[in-house]
Amino acid sequence: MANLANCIAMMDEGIGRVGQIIPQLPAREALLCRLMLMLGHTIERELEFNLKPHKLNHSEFLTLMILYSRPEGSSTPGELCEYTTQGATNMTRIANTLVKRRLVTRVASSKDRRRVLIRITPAGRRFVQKMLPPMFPQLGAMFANFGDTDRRQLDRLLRKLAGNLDQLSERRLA
Amino acid sequence: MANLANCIAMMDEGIGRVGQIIPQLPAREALLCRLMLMLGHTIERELEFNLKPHKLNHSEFLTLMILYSRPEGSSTPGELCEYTTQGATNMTRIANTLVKRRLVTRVASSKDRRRVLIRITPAGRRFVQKMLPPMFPQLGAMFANFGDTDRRQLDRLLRKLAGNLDQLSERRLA
DNA sequence: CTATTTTAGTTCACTGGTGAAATATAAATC
DNA sequence: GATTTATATTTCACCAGTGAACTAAAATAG
Repeated sequence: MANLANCIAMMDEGIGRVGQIIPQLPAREALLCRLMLMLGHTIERELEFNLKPHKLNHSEFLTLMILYSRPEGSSTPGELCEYTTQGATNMTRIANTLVKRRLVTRVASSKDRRRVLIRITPAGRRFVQKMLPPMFPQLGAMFANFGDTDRRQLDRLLRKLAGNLDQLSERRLA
Repeated sequence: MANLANCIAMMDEGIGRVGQIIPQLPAREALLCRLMLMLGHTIERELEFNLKPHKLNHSEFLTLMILYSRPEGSSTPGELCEYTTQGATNMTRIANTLVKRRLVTRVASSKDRRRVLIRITPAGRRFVQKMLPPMFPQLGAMFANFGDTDRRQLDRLLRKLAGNLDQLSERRLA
């Protein structure tokens, strides 16, 4: 039940009907926007499902992966907040739980003692290397029937959309 | 700070480096997947920002919109759960708050007394009609530089991806 | 230099969302 | 017709994420 196909069909109809009542509605845009939200939501669920056996949630995983991907293997809470789009409050908790599991360490920076350095441990690296590969097949399946052109197109369109969203938020702050 | 462009640049590099350490990584797919997650997250934030003045959150808004889009203006908690991909628990709370604001009513079904009928009120309809139009310009701006072909392509690719995700979750249940 | 402002991080209180158990009704089976 | 099974919703206890206030250290201005 409740597969995406059904949800999308229902949404198509729903937006159609709303457009009848409120003709100024930009129906095509609303549809694309809702599709993005719906798929984002679903992918997040799928990911969290894969993370559950490892007792990680999405933001903890993302934080750990950023550290793993760094040549130095370290970062600060502030920087991690930016790249994970998390609040500082939450990053404190994420760091707490990762530290408790010995996947990262947290030490005060000696140069700027306001700052804290979060660094992935060797155990953290091993953990990532072990948990990552089993997720590859699913990742592949997500885009199984996407040809090279499809992939390039989707990549291009998503980056274009990202540009527009950046403009939107800049305009909002100005 | 922390605009999407920077996040994406950082992600491109990060996935590149992880791919060097773990060559089996399907880098292109991982990138598309993360792009979807990132954009979904950003769009959700943008939406919630627009909803805040009306004291609604995303799931309350979505629930109300589904009711609004129905010819009968009504549904049941179970059905709303399916289409909003929310748990039943949360739908109870959503209904509670919408009822408290007199935007919907909640009455026991006479046919099947386990069921509950949730129906949008005239005030709820007026509320939607008033709050919706101010969001149209932003919605337009999101896809401002998307030509007709771009829109069609994005629509097609997202629906294709949805099909794959449905297969994935079906396979998981089987 | 010292006083003020800015920056980095944490703590606290709250909102939003979830899984497991409870409740109530309907449908199926014996 | 009684009993089991399935379905719909709610309640409860907990996890995840946020805004506001707080603490400490740098940077800057007077």
